[in-house]
Amino acid sequence: MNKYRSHNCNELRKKDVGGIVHLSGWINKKRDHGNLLFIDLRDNYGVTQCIIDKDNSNFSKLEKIQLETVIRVKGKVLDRSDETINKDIQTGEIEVVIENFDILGSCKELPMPVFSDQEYSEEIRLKYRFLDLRRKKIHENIILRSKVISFIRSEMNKLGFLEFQTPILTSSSPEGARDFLVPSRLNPGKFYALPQAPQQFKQLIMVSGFDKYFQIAPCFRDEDARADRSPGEFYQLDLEMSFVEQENVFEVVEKLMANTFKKFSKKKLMFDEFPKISYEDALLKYGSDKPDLRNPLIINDITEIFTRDDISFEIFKKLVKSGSKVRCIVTKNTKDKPRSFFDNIDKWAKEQGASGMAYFTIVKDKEISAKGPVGKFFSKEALIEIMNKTNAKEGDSIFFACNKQKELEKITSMARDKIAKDLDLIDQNIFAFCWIIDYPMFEKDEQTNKIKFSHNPFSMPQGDINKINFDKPLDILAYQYDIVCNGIELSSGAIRNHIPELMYKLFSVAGYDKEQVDEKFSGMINALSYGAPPHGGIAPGIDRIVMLLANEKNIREVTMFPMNQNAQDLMMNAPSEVNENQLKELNLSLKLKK
RNA sequence: GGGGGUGUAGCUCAGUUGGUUAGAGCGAUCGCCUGUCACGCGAUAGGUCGAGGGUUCGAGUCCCUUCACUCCCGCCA
Repeated sequence: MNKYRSHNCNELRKKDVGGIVHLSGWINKKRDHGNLLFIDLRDNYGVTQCIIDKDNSNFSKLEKIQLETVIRVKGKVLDRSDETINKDIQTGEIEVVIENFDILGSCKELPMPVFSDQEYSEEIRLKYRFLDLRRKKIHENIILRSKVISFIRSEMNKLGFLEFQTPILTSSSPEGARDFLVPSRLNPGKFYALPQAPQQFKQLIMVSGFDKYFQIAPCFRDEDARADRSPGEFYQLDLEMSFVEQENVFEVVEKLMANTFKKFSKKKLMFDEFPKISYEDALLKYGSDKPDLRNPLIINDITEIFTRDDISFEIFKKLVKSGSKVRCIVTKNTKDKPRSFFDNIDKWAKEQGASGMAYFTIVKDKEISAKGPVGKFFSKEALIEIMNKTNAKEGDSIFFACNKQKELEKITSMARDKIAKDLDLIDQNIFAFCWIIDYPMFEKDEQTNKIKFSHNPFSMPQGDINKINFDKPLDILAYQYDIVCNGIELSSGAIRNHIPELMYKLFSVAGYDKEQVDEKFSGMINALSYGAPPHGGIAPGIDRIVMLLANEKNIREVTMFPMNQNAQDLMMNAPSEVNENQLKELNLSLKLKK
C-alpha cells in the first residue's frame, strides 16, 4: 500500500467488512445530519460512502469542508444494513467509518458544480475544463475514447499494419483547407505548415516499402467549426496499403468499423455488408454524398413530367424550360396528417432560403386526384405517371421543389431530414454505414468556372489509364470513396495515382503546369519516379467515431480539451499575443486590420 | 463573410401589456437535525438584468449599435 490509498473508491465490497482501509479522492457530495455526516468520496473508479459522527473529533472539520476538496480518509469498512444498501453504486453494500482524514488538495468555491446532471454554458465548461471533465458523463466519454483508440490500435496491429509517426512541421500545399503556418527562425521569411493530414507522408511510407501503415494522426485545418467539426485540430485513423484495389481497403475498414461499433455500442448495425452507392446516385436519391440511410425517404426526379400539357403548374413548368429540375419526396400514408404538418414543412423550406415546398396528397374517390393547394394543377393521367415514377400510392403525400440541380439537391436533402424527423421515421438504435464510391475526379468551381480537383488530387482515375479522355475532364471518375454512418462522413480515401506522368496530366487539367507540380509536390512526385507500388488508403475520423459511439451530437463532448467556435482555448488562453522579441527573432512584424 | 438562437445572483433558470423594493432552485455563510444517498428544516449574504446609446413620467421588458457564447450557410482536397 502507498501512503494515499489501500483501495480505490470502487473497490470495497462485503468481503472487506471489518478491514481498516485508506481511501483518497474528491468529496463528491455531503449529507450533513448535524450529528451524523455522510461523505461520498469519488475517484476515477467510483464512489464510496464514508461516514462520521459527532463523537469523532474530526467531525466539525469535515462538516465545514468544501465539495471537491481532495482528502485521504482512514477508516473501518462497515456492513450496511439491508434498508441502507444503495444499489446505484457498486460499493453500495458497505461504507467506511472515518477515523481520521487529511486534506490533500483544498478547493475554492466552485464556479460550476461537479455533481450535477445540469447542462452548463460552453463558456464556463471550457474555461474550467478540468472541473467539467470530473463530471460523470464526459469523464466516461473520454474513457470511452481512450478504449476505442486502444482497441483500434490493437486491431490494426493484428491485421499487420505498422504504426509510424509523421512530421508535424511540414510544408504548405495548395488545394484543400487553409493551413496553419509556423514561421521558421532559421529560415527567415519561410514557413512550415501543420499537416492537414499526413497524406503525402503515408504515400511516401508506401514508396519506402513498408506495405501497410497506420497512425492515430493529428490533423490541422484552419477552417470554421461545426458541431461535428473541431476548429483547428482533430484525429484520424490514417491508413495506407500497398498493392491493393479499392475492395481490399473496404474489406479492412468494414471489418474494423463493424468490430469497433459492435464492441462499444449496444446499437445494431443496419447492414452487415455496407452498401456501396455511387456519388451520382447518392446525390439523386438523397441529395447528399453523406446520406443517413436510417431515413427511409428517397428523392425522385420528376422533371420530365412537368413537360406534359395536362399539368398547369405554370411556375414550375416555366422553370423547367429554363433548365431547372423538379424533385420530390413521397411520405407514406400521410393523408390524415393535419394541414399544419404540410404547411410547417413549406414554411421551414422558405426559412432555409428555398422558394418553399409544394405538396399534395393522392386520394381516390372514384378517380385518382390530388388534394392540397397545388393539387388542382395536375390531371389524373399526370398523377398516375407521378405515382408510377415514385412508387407513391393512394393516401401518400408528395412534397416537391423546383430549382437548379445544386440548390435542389441541397433543399431536398435537408427536407428529407426534416420530414423524417417530423414523422419520427429514424430508428435511433441503429448504425447505418455505407460507402459512397465513383467520385468524379474533377468538378467545376462555381465562382471561377474553372476545373478543379473535386476531392484529392492524388487519386487514381478509373478505367484504362491509356484511354482516359482528358478533353472531358468532368466525366473522369476516380477510385475515390467515402464511408458514411448515420449521415456523418467518417472518412474519405482513395486508390492513389502512383504514376508521375499521369499525375502531371491530371494536374494540368486543374491548371497546374509541370513546374508548379514539381515545386509544390516535389517530395511526392520525385519519390513516385523511383519505383512506387500501387497503393491506396483511407482515414476515418476518430473524433466522429467516438461521437457516434458515445451518442453525442457535439464533438466537444468527446474531446478532452477542445477549443471554442472561434478557435480559442479558454482555459489556456490560446491563441495569445507574443512579445516583441519573439517576433523579432522570427523576422515578423504585425500589421493588424482595424 | 452571412443568417438564427441565447445572455438576469457563483451555477441553472423564471420575470405577464413597459409600472412599487427583480424572484426561485442549487451553491456559499450561519443555526437546527444520528441513516442519508438530489437528506430535511430555518435564516443570511449575494444583481452594472452582457455593454453603450435612444424612446418614455417610468425600461430586465420597446428601438438602435456593439460584445460574448452557440447552431447553421459559406468554407472543410
